[in-house]
Amino acid sequence: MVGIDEVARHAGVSTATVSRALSGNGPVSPATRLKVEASAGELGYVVSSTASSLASGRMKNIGVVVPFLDRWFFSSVVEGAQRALLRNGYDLTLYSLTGGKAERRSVFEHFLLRQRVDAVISISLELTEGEVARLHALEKPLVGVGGPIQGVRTLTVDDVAIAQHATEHLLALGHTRIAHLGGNKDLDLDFHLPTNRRVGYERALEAAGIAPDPALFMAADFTMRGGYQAAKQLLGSPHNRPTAVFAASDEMAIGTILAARDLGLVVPRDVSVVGVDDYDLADFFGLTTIAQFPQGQGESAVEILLDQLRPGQNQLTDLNTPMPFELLVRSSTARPGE
Amino acid sequence: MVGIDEVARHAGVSTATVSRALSGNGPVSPATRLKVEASAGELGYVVSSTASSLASGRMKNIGVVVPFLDRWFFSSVVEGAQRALLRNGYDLTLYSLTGGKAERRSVFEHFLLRQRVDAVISISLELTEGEVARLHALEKPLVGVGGPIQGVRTLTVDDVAIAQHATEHLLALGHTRIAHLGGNKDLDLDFHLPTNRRVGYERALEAAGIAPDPALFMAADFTMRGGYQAAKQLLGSPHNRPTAVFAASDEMAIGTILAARDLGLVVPRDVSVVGVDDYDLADFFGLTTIAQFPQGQGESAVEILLDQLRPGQNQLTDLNTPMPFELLVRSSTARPGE
DNA sequence: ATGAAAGCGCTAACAG
DNA sequence: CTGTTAGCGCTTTCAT
Repeated sequence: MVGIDEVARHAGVSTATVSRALSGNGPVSPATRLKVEASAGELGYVVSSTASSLASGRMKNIGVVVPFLDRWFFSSVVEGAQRALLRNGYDLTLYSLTGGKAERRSVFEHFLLRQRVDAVISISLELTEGEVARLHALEKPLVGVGGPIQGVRTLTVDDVAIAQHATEHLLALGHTRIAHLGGNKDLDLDFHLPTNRRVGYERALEAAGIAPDPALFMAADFTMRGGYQAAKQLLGSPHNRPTAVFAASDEMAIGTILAARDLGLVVPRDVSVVGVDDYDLADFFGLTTIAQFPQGQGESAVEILLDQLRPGQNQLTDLNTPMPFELLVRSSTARPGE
Repeated sequence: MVGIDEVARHAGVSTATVSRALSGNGPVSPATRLKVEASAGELGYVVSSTASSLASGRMKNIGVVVPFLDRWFFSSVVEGAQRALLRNGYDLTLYSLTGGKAERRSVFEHFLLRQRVDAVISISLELTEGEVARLHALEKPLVGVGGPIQGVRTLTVDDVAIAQHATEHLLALGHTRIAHLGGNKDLDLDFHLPTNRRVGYERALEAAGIAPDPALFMAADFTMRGGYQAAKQLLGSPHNRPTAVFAASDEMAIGTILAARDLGLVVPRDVSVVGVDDYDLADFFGLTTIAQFPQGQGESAVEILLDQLRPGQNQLTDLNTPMPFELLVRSSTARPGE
């Protein structure tokens, strides 16, 4: 392994100059910079990140914590974050908390504390006060994606608005019997996401002068199977059947489409379906949905973090940054009876 | 940040002893070990990984390189690896190569070389000789998952055997007109995986005395949509229609099931379908498949790597470790006409 | 089993 | 703009 002094000797300068030239911190004349870069290239020198970190206190490394990795949404956010970090010369250290309580504790009480990361991105995790306090004690920036956290900078989509938007789309098509497939309370990963989406749904109905009908609400678990089963019940009896369904996730929405088919119903003629996410398979199933952009969320989280890491600029803007969403009309929605 | 000397003072020992007690390297009497652990706990001491790494040369960190993250298979392998690493006190630094050539170069020529990782796991990547050489030059262990790499320890499933198994299942049910949905040559990420699976399929047919019929092979792109479109053609004309389809991925298999439905065919009465992977949604669609265990593959890769990192034991066993697979019979296969 | 002390390879004052 | 030098916080000989 060739070290900094070897480069210094080769370029005929001091190690300090090599450090400055290569890192861009501190003044170096263009000429020497070139000389140093040439020497470094020639010798194949790559800075030892451990030595550099120990001396400077900067790790060039961000910790990313997710509840699961094998779900499209999370892995997409991580992928976006990874790309943005790479561009900026940062590494991404991943912590997936699938293992439960013990694993989570070990991550927060040990792994994140060993001075390995400059900052932490927490995705769809409702951090406890203790966890936030620990991270704050390290003076490490922290940004949350996916929901508000007490005293933490976050990026979130407005779930109420999303649900309202989706429901309004159905209302605008002329639907009045609109069902909602939401979640049960124990999906606590997700900051009352089910509740927020239900609120948005009800708000849209009320604004249109329609009283939400409890019989048109069903709770499921956000999966395709859950959506399928719930939709079977919802659409099963011909009498009082809704003409449209707003599902709080694309997976449930696709489950609904499949259930409708199995019941001999034609989508969208007999029933319109809207989802949320623009999941992987939404396009294939022709699903109208509200797209979120998880990769973009990952990238934005990184931008904000890196901004915070740059010295000097502690612009105390709003704690929360709203993320964009967009209605994508495909073939699963139409005017009732069309 | 409380440091090692503070702990040493509190426990009334030297920093060397604290280091030994907490790391488990070197002899420490049980009594002092307990004392040190108590002090460390009380003071909330966590070792600084950078200082520790610089002094010891060990990073306690593994680099994992994947071509994509937002696909079920890859994120599952990563998740498995992550869990195994966490158990062993290791961090996982993720490099997802979605960005193309430039990104890949920057990862292999810069990121992986800065002494940040003790070893590298490469998932479903056919590494170039140059990339392997670079990694070897660092004297870092390297293990590949998903395909053979020249001179590198790898974990792979036997794709020929998998395909043969799947086809034999259909043969055993009495099918003789068995189609195969494979891949085109440009899925080069995956070590000739399409070819291998096709070979296994043909081998099984030939062993049963059936000549593979080129008209019963279709290439697609391993996605649900691709499978759907290919299956539409394959199953479209009633004359000479196959009674069974072996798809080289679960996503194509599910596409096939959906295509069959849309053609008015009943699965498995009119056509049996087998896939490969035991993907997320396979169970929901009742798909018979050959399960691979991606999380297990990730964990195994870690075990092997960690073993290699432990000094002394350079057991030069086989370069390749075969990974298990298993036929999962669900409701998408049956005797022809049943 | 324990302590003293010499680095690990780089960065950041400080001086010039 | 550049060089000198003192650490960064641990680990690890080498003594004891």
